[in-house]
Amino acid sequence: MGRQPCCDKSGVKKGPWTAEEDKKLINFILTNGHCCWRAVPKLAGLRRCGKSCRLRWTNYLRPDLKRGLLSEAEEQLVIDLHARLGNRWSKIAARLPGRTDNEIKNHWNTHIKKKLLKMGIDPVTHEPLNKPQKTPSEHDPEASLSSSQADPTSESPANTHQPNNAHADEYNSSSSSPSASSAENCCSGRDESTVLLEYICSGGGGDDDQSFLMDSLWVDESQPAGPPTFDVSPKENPSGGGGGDVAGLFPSWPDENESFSWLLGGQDYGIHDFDGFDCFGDDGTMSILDGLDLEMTDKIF
DNA sequence: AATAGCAACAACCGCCGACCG
DNA sequence: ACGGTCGGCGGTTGTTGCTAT
Repeated sequence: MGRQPCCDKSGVKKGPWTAEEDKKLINFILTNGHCCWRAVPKLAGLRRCGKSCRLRWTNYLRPDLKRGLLSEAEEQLVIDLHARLGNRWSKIAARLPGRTDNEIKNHWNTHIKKKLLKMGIDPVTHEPLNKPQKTPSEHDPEASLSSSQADPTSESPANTHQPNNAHADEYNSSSSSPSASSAENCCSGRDESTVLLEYICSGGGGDDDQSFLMDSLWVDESQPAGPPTFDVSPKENPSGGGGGDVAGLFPSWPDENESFSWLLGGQDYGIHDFDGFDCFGDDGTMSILDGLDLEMTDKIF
């Protein structure tokens, strides 16, 4: 009856991922790519649902993820985007390099929502709370979005700092996806988003800076604003026995010390899981992982 | 020191749309 | 045109860690 379950529930493990499982998934995807997620757990030797593997990869294991709390600027951007898009977390996430929809959604629910309420702003409508209540349909972010699309000049609190209405169409037609992968996108995306990200992280604040930030995100849709991407398509196994240069599969970070910090990336293993590997700088990034290969990842985990 | 309550976040679930045969 | 499969999305729940009592 109805839909076929995404996987055979029997014998499928649920709950938090272990370091061992992560290792298997990373190794598998880096060496084989993910032809189809349903097949991944079987081929990778995981007792997990394919969907669960995809989620784990896209939300936590992807090398291009940025971890840690959202900066003020990022948070402001999320608020602004939410005012336009509503709960379209994936669309919002596409505008924040290295952030996932799940992460932003969680941050919204736990931090930003409260912050806005505290400021007397309705997190749904983005209007002052003391305003007369509107009907549910008027609260519909979808409706507000489409109305602003239909009439880019329409004034609403949500649009008060829209940087340039001329970008609305680009914005709406944006198809940039964190998972889109091509070598070209990888590099260009990296350059654009990194400059922006570095700006954000450098603490660029103030209204002018904020508008700069927004402008930066709106312009030049031909250069996807999404996170740096990487090619996880199946690679020929160079040696037939592993040991390929996995680092080559990753975006080319300018600072190689930075390259594998994602492995730390806020994972729950705890620092104790890395006992014996005195390879972290003061900033918590790994420093001895040059030329990381699969054998090395075995050691890491 | 114990524990209850809360906050934060990771993960799951079900639905939907795109795609393909 | 239709049905099946798959990936993606958003909402919700479960778990863990922290803080207050």
